[in-house]
Amino acid sequence: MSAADQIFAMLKESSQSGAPLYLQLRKSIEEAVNRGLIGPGDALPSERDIASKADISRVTVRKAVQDLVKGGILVQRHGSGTFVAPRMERVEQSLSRLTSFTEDMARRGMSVRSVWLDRGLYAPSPDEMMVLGLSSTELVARVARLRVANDTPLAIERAAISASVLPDPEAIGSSLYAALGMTGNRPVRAVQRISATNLGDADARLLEVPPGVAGLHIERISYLASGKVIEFTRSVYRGDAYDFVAELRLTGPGEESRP
Amino acid sequence: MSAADQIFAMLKESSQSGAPLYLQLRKSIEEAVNRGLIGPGDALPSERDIASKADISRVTVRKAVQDLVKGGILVQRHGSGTFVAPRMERVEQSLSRLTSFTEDMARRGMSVRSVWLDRGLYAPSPDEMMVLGLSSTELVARVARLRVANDTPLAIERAAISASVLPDPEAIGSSLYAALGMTGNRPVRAVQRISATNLGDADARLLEVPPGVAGLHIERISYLASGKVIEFTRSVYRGDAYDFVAELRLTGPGEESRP
DNA sequence: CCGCGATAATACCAATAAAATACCAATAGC
DNA sequence: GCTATTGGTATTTTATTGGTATTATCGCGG
Repeated sequence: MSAADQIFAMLKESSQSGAPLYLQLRKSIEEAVNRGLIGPGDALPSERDIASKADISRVTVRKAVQDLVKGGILVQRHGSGTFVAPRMERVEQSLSRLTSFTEDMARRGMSVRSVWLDRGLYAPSPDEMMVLGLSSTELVARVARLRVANDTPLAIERAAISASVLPDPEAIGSSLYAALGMTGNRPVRAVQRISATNLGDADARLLEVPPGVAGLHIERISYLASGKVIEFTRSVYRGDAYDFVAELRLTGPGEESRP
Repeated sequence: MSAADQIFAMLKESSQSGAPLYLQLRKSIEEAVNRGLIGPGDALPSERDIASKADISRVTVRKAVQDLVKGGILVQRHGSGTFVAPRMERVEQSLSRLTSFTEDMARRGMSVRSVWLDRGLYAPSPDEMMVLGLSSTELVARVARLRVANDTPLAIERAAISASVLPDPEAIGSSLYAALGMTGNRPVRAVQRISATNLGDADARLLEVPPGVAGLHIERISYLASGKVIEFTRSVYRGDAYDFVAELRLTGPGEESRP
């Protein structure tokens, strides 16, 4: 059943309510978008299609669609069609600029230092093999450090890099990215996932909070220009002490060539 | 049976679907590559061959092929032919398409719906007065809803809007932003803060998890083009069920170290 | 009663995309 | 080099899409 059909089904269901036709239709479309039956970038059936299938005049359809265009949830292109507008959530991803830890701390006038927890070569875990594309005979370099601001521990950062790229973890200075860049392996893109977890005993002790307290769990995968995965980092932040700030911006209709 | 013939077979099968010819053809070629019928480095039949065998114009064939070239799946060499791109180039393509939460849910066939928890006018809290710039004699419209995916509660969303902008919260359809936009108060920018908290009793009960479990706490302030604050939303997501995904672009050499 | 707005229908205009035709330019093979 | 074959491009036609002006109808209040 196509998304378009679902709209019509919804329309018929909500029918005979006495309300103006264009309001019924507007609500049906609105819900279809809201439930994700038709996602951002997807095309609506043409005004004429909707009109004939719903057996109402095209101008009435148009009135409903126009309202939603004014409301910003639909976008129309003359000669082309009507499309679902990009959502806030969608724009978040592409345009968000997460302020970095050090930037943020510096702005607050806090001193930042790191304490090494671990630097060495290990046999890779299944996770690491998957993400970094390693075989079980290769080694992985693990780098773990505790981030401390104003003598308060704020985060634990654990990075995994293929040993072929970083054969000597001990040689890293203060910046992992500088070390990678010097061997010509500078990441140009990264994908981050943020979730929340209750801190385990070990991590809680390091961050000097009681076990079970909420923490931000962040996984980041960095890519080279070639598309190869270069680094895999898992960090845990104290939820009470750190805020991630993101600025979002809404833009015009995006280019979606592929359904 | 040659690889080329398989494409044509696939094309005929998928025919009469009403979709534009070049889309049908593009899909057929894409599938042939994905199934490995034609591997990296292999040559496609010439545009003219495809055109005559499929009995469509060469320009239409070209349109389909061009799209795949832009997508990095095919490579063309003038005077030589069209070839399937080496795999490395294609990895990035698939990875650069991040799926948002709602998109993800929709793709997995999950239904996303909302349950209203509250819609009404109230005397503003100190927080709300500060952020929205209200005086103590003005009212604030509060809109709260529970977001549910596949009968699993995922988030609680509480929005506060000045009553002068949204005098009748009951009249909101399924989308708050559409309601705001239709009155000419469409937000164009937003700032978000993400942190982690342990869920309180009330929120935990709504989200159907034990109290004290970690949750993502997101505060968002939306601005009009004029710079005026239009909306203030506080949301709590189940930490175990929601991932906030962000793509970062790392630019310029010698960037500062990141969190 | 009349006027006015909201609702809805009809008919026509304008922009765009889809597809076809004809011709140009680079490459491979001899 | 020449030539057949390949991709590259410009131009045009047609169908489909949204955009708009005009008119008819209903309901309600002056």
